[in-house]
Amino acid sequence: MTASRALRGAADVSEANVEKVRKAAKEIGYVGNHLAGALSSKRSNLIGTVIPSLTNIVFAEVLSGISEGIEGSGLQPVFGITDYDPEKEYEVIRNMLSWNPAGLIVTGVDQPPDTRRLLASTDIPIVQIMDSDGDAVDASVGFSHITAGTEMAKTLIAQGRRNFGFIGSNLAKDTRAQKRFAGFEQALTNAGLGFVAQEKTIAPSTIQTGMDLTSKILSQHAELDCIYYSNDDLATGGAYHALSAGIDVPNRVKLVGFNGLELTQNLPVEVTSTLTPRLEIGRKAAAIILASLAKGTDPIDRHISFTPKIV
Amino acid sequence: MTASRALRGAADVSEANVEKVRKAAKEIGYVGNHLAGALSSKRSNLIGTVIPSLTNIVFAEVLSGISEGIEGSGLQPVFGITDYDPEKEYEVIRNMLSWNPAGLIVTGVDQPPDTRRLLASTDIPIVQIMDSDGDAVDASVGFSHITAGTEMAKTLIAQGRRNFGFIGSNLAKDTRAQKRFAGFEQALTNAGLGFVAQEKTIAPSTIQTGMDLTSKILSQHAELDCIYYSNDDLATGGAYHALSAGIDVPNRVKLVGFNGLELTQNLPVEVTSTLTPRLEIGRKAAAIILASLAKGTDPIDRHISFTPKIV
DNA sequence: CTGAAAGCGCTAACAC
DNA sequence: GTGTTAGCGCTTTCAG
Repeated sequence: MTASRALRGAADVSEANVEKVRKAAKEIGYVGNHLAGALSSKRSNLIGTVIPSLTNIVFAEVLSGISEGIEGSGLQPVFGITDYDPEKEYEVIRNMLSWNPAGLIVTGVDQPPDTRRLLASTDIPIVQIMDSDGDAVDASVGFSHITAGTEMAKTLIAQGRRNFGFIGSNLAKDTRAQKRFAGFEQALTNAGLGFVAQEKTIAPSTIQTGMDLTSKILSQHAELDCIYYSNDDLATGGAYHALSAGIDVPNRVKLVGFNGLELTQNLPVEVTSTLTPRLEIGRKAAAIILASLAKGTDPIDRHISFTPKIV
Repeated sequence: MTASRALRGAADVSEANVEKVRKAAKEIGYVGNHLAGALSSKRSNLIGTVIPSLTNIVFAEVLSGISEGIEGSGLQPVFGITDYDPEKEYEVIRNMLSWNPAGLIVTGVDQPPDTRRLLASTDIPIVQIMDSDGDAVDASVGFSHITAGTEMAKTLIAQGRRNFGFIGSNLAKDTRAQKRFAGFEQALTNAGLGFVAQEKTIAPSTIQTGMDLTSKILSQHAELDCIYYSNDDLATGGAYHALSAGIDVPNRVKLVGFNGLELTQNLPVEVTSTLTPRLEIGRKAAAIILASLAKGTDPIDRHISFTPKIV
C-alpha cells in the first residue's frame, strides 16, 4: 500500500519512503497496471471520442483540440471512427463504454433512439459536439448548421447573387451537411429564390470531386453567379477549376464553401466560407469533461453554441 | 460462466442458453466490463498509436489506415500525441503500456535509449512506422527519408536544375524532415552543387508560412530555379504565392514538396512531390499487429519499406 | 455442456 | 505514516 500510494503521489507517505519506492520502481522498470487500478477504483483515465471520419482534416483538428484540452490531466484519449454509419457508431460507443471511460465525446446530436438510450444510461459526462441543432443527452459544444446555411444564403442574396448552384457530397449520411443545405435552401425560398442547379454525389469530399462537379455544373448552367458547396474541400476544387479555366472568381461566379480551412482562405482567388471553431470545440469539450470530473469546481456552461463567422 | 461464454460467442454453450443469455442481456441493457475482462485474461483489445501531431493531415491519414486495418477485429485504437517532443513520447508510451495493449504503433525509429528500452521490455508487438532509416525495436513499416531526399535531388539535377533553394519548418524536432534534407543536400554535394539559399523556421508547416517564405526567398534570390520544401503544405503555399505573383512555375522556378497530398497534386500549377503511402502504412502496421496476435497464421513480413514515387 | 474455485493487480476502507 | 483485508467483474482451470 505504501508503494501504491507513493507512486500515485498520494499524501501521507514519508519523504524517505517515496524516494525509496521511486528508486526501486525505476530499477526494476516497473510499469503500473491501469487495468487493475481502474477496475478497483471504478475510475479510468480514458476519454472516448467518436468521430465519423479522419481523412477529413476537420475532425483531425477536433481530436487535436481534445488532446490539447486534456494535456496534463493524465487522461488518455481513445477514438473510434464511424464512417457516418449509425450502426458502427452504436457499436463503437458500446465498446467504449465497456472500458468505463471517464467521459465520452460524440459527434453530432442525431443519434438513433437506441444509441441515445445507451448514452443516457451511463452517468459519465457525455459531450456531443459539432452540432447545436437538436437536444443533447448531457452536454454539448457546437454551432447551428441550419443557421450557418441560412446566414450564408442571406449574405449572398444581400450581395446581389441570384442564380445559385449547389454542389454537395456524402449528403445521404452527413446530417450536418444536410442541415446546412436545408438552412440555405430555406433562406432562398424565403427570398423567392431557389437553386438553379444541383449536383449531389455520394462520392467523398475531395478536391478532385469539387473540380469535376464545378466543371460540369458551369458548362450546363452558364447563368450561375454563385455556387454553394457542402464544404471547403469541394469549394477548393472549384477554385482550382476556375484558376485553370480562367473563370473570373468572384465576379462572374462566387464560390462558397464551409469550414474556413487555411488552404481555402489563402487561395489566390476569393472563396467565401463559414469559419468553424474546430480546435476550440475540441478544447471546450475536453474542458467540460474535466470540469465534470473535478467536483467542487465552479460549474461551467455545459451547452456551448458558437456563432461561426463568415470569412 | 455460461453467460460469460455465451456473450463472448465461445463454443460449447447450448443454442437454447445462448438465446436466453442474449435476450436477458438486451433486456437489462447489460454492458460488459472490458477492464475486468482484460485484467483477468491478461489480454486487452486496445491498440496504442503514438503520433507527433494531428493537425498534419498525413498522420490523420495514418490513423485512418490503422482504423481501417483493424476493422472487424474488435480492436480499439488509443492514441497519443507527442508534439515531436521525446519526453512526451516517453510518457505517452509508458501510459499506454499501463493499459496492457495488444500492440503498439509508434512513429519513427529515433527514440532515445530510455524509450527504446521501454519498448523493448514488453513482449507485445511494436510497429515503428513512417521511417526505415534506422533499427526498429520489433517490426517496422515505412520508407527511407534519406533516399527520398536523395532521389528527388538526383531527379531535379537530371532535369537541369542548378540553383536550389530550401524552405523548411519544424526542422529542429522533425527528424524525418531532417533526413530528407540531409539526403537531398548530400546528392547536391555529390553533384558539385549546394543550396543557394535556405529558409528554415521553427514555425509550423502551414500554407501561410510557405507563401511568406517563398516570397522572401525569391525576392532575395532571383536566380533560384528550384525550391525544395520540407513538405507539401509549404510547397502549396509556394504555389499560391506563384499564382498571385504571376511567377512562371515550373519554367522559371520549380516547386518541390513532399507527401503528394491531393490538394497539392491537383493544383493548377505543377508541384513536384514524393507520394508517400500514408493510408497503406497504417493498414500494414495494423495487419502486422493482427498477424502477431493470431498465432498459427502464416508469418508475414515484419519489416516493410516502401519506395515512394515521385509525382 | 455447465458450474465452482481461484485469482488477475490494483485501491478503498479501516485499523493501528 | 503504514499495513491488513476485502473486493472490483471478469476469465482460466478443472471437475462433473
